[in-house]
This record gives sequence, C-alpha cells and structure tokens, in this order.
Amino acid sequence: MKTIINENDPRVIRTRHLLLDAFIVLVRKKDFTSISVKDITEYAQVNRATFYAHFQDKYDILEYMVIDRFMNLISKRINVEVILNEETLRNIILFVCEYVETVSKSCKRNYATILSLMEEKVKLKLCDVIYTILKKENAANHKKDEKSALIATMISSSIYAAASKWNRDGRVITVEALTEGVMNFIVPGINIYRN
Amino acid sequence: MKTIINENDPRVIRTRHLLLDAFIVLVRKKDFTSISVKDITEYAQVNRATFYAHFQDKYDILEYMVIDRFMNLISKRINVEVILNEETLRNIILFVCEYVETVSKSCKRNYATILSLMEEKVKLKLCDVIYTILKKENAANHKKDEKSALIATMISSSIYAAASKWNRDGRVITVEALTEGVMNFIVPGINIYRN
DNA sequence: CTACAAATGTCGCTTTAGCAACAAGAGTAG
DNA sequence: CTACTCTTGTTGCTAAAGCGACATTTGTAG
Repeated sequence: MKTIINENDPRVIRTRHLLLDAFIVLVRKKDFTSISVKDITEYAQVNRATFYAHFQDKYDILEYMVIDRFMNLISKRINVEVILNEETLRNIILFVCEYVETVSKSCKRNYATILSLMEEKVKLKLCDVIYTILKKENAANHKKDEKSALIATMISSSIYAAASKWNRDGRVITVEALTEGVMNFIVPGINIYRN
Repeated sequence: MKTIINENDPRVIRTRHLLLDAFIVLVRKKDFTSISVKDITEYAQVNRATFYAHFQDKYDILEYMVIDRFMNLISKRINVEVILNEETLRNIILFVCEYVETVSKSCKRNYATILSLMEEKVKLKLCDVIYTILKKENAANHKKDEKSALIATMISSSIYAAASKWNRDGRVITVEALTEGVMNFIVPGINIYRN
C-alpha cells in the first residue's frame, strides 16, 4: 500500500535509494524468486513496513528499477528537447537495439521470463519519450495531440518489435542494416502524419 | 540543543553516519574554521535543524569524530576483556605512541591548536579503558573501585604525557625504550595498589 | 563605521520512518 | 493431514527528520 505523498522529501529520496541499492545488490547475488522483502529491508537497514510505503511488493521494485535504468540510459543518449528528425529516429533505434541486447545478455535465464513482464512497461516509456518529442513539435496545435499519441504508439512498437526480433534471431544483421529497414518503414508514415 | 533520545534508532545511526562522513570529507578539503554547519548538512543531505539534534556545534562533531576514531583504533588493538598485566600495559603504551604520532602527522598546523582542545577528551577515554579493565579485575570487591579510578587516572595521564613529550621532542628514542621508561615508573605503583 | 549578507541556534508544526503486533497465506518436516 | 515456521501485507502508535521562520551573531565589502 504505497502511502508516500511527497516524492521530493529528502527522507523519501534517501530511503528509496537505500532500498533500490540493496535490491540491486541482492539481484546480482540471488535468484529473484528467492529474494524476500525482508532480505531487501534488512540489507538496506530500512524497516519492512517502510518498504510497503514505497513499493507494493518485490515485483514493483523490480519494475521501478527497470524503468529507472531505462530512463537513465535513454536520457544520456536522447535529448527530449530535440525534434524528431531522421537523425533522432536513428539514435532512438540504435539505443533500443543496444538496450535490448545488454538486457538480454545480463539476464540469467531465470530472469528472462520475469523481465518479459517488464517489457510492456519499457515499451510504454519509449512511447512516452517519442510522444513528448512529437507533442512539443506541435505545442500550438492541440488538435494534433491525439494523432501524435497514435503515431508515437506505432513508432515505438515498431522499433521495439524490430529490435526484439533482431536480438531474438541472434543479431545476424548489423544494427545499421536493421536501422535502415526500420527507417524505410516508419518514415513514410511519419511524413504523411506531418501533412 | 541535543534532543536525541534513542541512540539505537536506525534513523539516528544513519543520520549520524551521514553527518560524520560529510564532516570527514570536508575536513580533508577545507580549513576547519571555514567549514560551516550548513556545509556539513548540505553535503550530508540532512536538514540543518537535524544537525543540532545530534551535535551542539561543529566543535562537538569534531570531538565526537576524534573520540570515535580513538575508540575504534584502540578497540582493534586492546581487548577490554583482558587483565592489566605487563603485556597489556605495553600494548597500551605502544598504541598511545602510535596514536599521538599519526594524529600529529595528519594535522595541518591549523588543526594542531584545535585538536589540542580534544586531547583532554582522549585522555579521559584512555582513563576509561584502563579503569574498565581494572574494575573487572576486582568485580567482587567494590571497595576497590575508588582506588581503581584513582590509579587509572594516574596510569593514563603518565602514559599520555610521556607519549606526547616523546612526540613533541621529535621521537628521538625508540618506542621500546620509551615503553621501558614508562613501565619502570608505573609498574611499582600498580603493584603496591594490588596489595 | 555602516550596512548588507550569511551563518547560527532555536522553535512549532508537518511528514516520514521505526516498531510491535496482528491475521492470513505459503512452504515444510514429521 | 497436521503442526510448525516463515513471509506477507497491514495497522495504530511513537519518535526522528524536514521545513520555514525567527531573532542573533558574525563577518565582510563599501
């Protein structure tokens, strides 16, 4: 039962960090299934009841961790202040490929199934990022918001699906080749949307 | 105005650590005089008012740090469960010499005067340690407590004074030689007290 | 010297964290 | 199956940390 109200309270930030850091340490050492909330709070030196003020359960903190990392990584590579030109799109595609690859490599097979539950959240975040860029482009024109949301959904799902397939198939073609294939598919649709 | 009640509360321990760590970092970088309470709390990410719940002022946290370090160092070298035989005494003398030397070496000249204010506290702690050992030796005989306190005072002051002088004079004789000199002075007195 | 800026301690009030105890559920050994 | 233990969420209550404001002091530039 999350009960935290003010995300900017220094105590809240500190406690969240303690819990996340503990969780990350444990995740490297033990099987996710065998990690209990008690383990996390004991390692973090935080009361167990406090954990439940921040997260619903251990799946919740896993999700938080995955999203948090995704956003950290993408924000270092893609500036949301930019416009969605071809260069930006290529950067996003390259980033998603890299992300998918590193995640799949860092997963012991036990985590693969669990992380697949998180994929949906990551896709939504990717969609968010693209939507944010698109919306800013048409800040004045509110009528286009709906269209932006729709096209962002399709762009992000295309990119993520392509990157996933590419990774699943063993990454036999180069990322550049994949990027071209994706670009050829999505750019015409985007251009039509822009007119 | 220290207002902390429960020293074992995990939050108290955590906050104290944050403050101490921040203070130690700042002490290495800046002149003690130029360190403000605000600096410490900002670095530690702790509220300024909270600082005053733990320490009176920056001199107080300095004192705490010095005592804390002294106790950490001595507890690694001298087990208070031991009895005060000649070996233990020699170990104590060696430790005090080492302590005095390292402190004086790690001090920029600005700190020397400030740390001299701390010397008295360190001496008292040394006295405490010796008294604890002595008292345990006569646990059954409460009448000897007063005598133990007195002799502990004299033993500790003798050792500390000798070590200080040895250090002040440039450490020209070996610690072993100094130890012999000190032992020759204090052991007879201790023996008389024991009978 | 003066005036302005910054640091110091302190205060009441709000918010978050710790704690102990609870019922409910999962897993395990006999 | 049963009894046992451990984990899980949850709940009041207590205690510590955060916050903004305040009067003072300190220090420093003009």
